[in-house]
Amino acid sequence: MELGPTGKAILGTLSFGPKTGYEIKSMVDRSTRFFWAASYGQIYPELRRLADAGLIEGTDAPQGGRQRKEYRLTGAGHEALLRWLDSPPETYEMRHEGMLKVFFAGGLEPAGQVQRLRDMAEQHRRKVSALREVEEAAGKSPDSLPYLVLRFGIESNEWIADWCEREAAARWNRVAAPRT
Amino acid sequence: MELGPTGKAILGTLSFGPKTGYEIKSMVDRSTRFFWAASYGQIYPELRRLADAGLIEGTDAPQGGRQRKEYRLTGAGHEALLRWLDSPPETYEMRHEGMLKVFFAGGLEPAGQVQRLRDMAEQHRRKVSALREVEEAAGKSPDSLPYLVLRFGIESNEWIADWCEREAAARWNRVAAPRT
DNA sequence: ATTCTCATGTAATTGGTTACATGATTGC
DNA sequence: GCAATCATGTAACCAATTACATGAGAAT
Repeated sequence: MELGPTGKAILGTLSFGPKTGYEIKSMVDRSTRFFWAASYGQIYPELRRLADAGLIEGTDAPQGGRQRKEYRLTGAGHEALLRWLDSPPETYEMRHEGMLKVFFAGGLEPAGQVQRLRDMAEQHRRKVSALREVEEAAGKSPDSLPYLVLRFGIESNEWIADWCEREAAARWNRVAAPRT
Repeated sequence: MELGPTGKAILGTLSFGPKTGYEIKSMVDRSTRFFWAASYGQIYPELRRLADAGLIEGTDAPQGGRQRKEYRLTGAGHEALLRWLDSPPETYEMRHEGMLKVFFAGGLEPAGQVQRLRDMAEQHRRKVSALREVEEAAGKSPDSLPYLVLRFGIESNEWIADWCEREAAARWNRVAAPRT
């Protein structure tokens, strides 16, 4: 069976233990979201498909009168996860509107061009803050891979923000300042 | 009129001069593709929509018996582009399967975990090579924004590759080597 | 002759978000 | 009593890729 994008995230998340669709969503939001998102509209239908394919198993586990279905990996699901993990990656895509604006910003005045770079810097700084909050809430665990990935998020966004600020300053000096 | 993702790329590309759908595609592939892609299946229908909305204008410009339609910005299109350019960015998304694998790689042996990091490094090194080829073909033009963005692609992918190699080495020393 | 590049377009499918509908439990 | 959180799910819509169908001109 071919694993779709959201299926990969679900199997991976369930490898940390049984979860409901709701819990999967909130775990994804707190961890992989900045490079691999998933919405309810993808998660619930995909849970059903994975269950039909025998990779996960759902059991009713209501709390009080509250409907609740917990899913866990089956043997086949665990194998599928390992097969996927143990192969080189394929997908790497980006949609970065800030960069696109910089690319086409030649029609703006120098101040506007520089502003687009600063916007980008700010956007990435905000991302750093958000990830740092996750870090504080979850605590630092130097050997864990999820923590490694979190650090990647923090450090890469920091690098990008620094880069944008550096280039904004350089551009301001070269292009705008000499005219004024 | 709300500008869709591909519409933004089209208007921007046309701001460098009139182009056919085919030319737009190949320009995007050589420039914004690494952070903003577009396929024929998006471009041609979008060209029609933009023309219907009066933002671009298409004129038949066949070469010999070869069908060919050249589009250029209208006044309204130019304004729409500036309006979009002159506002802070929204979209910033990633789909990074390599990172996702690292995140869930705890079930692999240490050698496998490290290998996933090295895979990522290699993937980003390849991206650097591809972008460097673009750089050589196009030449360096220090003041141009498209060139600035290209440098961003090269330098950021280099940073990521370095990061992955550094972390792969660190992890190998801490986790794997002590055991052997 | 054959392949490559230029050129336009559509159809099928996949992937994804957003908004909606519904309802129970918990904490203030 | 009310808001927040837990919980499941669907429908409408939007975005995008892939593959296909077609054909001319240029280069080898």
